[in-house]
Amino acid sequence: MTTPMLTKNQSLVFDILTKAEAPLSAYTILDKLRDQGFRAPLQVYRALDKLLEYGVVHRLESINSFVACAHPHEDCHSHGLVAFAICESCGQVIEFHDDEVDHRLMDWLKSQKFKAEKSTIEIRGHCANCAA
Amino acid sequence: MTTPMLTKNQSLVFDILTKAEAPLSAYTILDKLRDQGFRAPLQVYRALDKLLEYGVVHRLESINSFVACAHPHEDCHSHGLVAFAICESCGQVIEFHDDEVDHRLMDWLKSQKFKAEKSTIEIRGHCANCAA
DNA sequence: ATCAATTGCGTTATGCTATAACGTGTGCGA
DNA sequence: TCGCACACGTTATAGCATAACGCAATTGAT
Repeated sequence: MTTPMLTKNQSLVFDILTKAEAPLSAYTILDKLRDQGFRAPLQVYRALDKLLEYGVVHRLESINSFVACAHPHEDCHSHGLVAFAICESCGQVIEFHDDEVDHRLMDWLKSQKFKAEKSTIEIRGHCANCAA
Repeated sequence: MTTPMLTKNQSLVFDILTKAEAPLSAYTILDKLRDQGFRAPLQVYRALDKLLEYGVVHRLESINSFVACAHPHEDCHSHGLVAFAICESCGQVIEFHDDEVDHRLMDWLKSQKFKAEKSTIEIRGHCANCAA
């Protein structure tokens, strides 16, 4: 899928996320955009829905937060499963793709005749800088 | 870790989960236990915390729900990463362990000097029965 | 030109998920 | 018997997400 022109709200949300050094929750994004006229959570969630659909933003299920994709120029939907390492100290996120893991999981799903639609692979822990 | 004797509340919550055919949210569990005297979410969450700690229950981050471990007799903490396939139609969950995926992810984390603590691998889609 | 369908937007209200903070009771070892 | 750890109960609150309404702009077919 090619990413269409972003609307005003979508751009605002996307910019906040690309500038952030860590994942942001929807309500944090809302607070950061109050000066630009945002008043309600739905304004954020609607923009996020589209950005997720376009594959330029990821949702981190385990921390109810969102990050800009680390590979903004490609289509994230095309490189299969995405894994994230999330530092619980500094919040930094490392994004990661691996064909081997991909195939292995996909083969197993196939053996179960399970039709995969969305995937979540998230590892929480401490990054090199923050590890004790 | 060997699982200690469960308290009354922990047993009630665990029983509900083992009898359920699909993952349950904390509030659904609460509703099912009102007749046994449960009144507040914390009663459920506190029991769940312990059950998670003992490794007899898993939390499914992507759907904010909980399931009894499919391998009740072993210690789930000991067989490394756990993956789940979650059917979005019937709610059924298939639990899955794979050393290959394990090693691959762990090697990558090691290469990043990332200390993993908790992991989440969840695939949403449709099971063999529910697939169109 | 006009009508219908689609899409984005704004607002209010609500529902679902999770935890803080306080106090009670019980058992157990120093 | 004192102190500590732990489970428990309750009230209140915080944090995350969506339902339902209505308006405006765009597009595209008739």
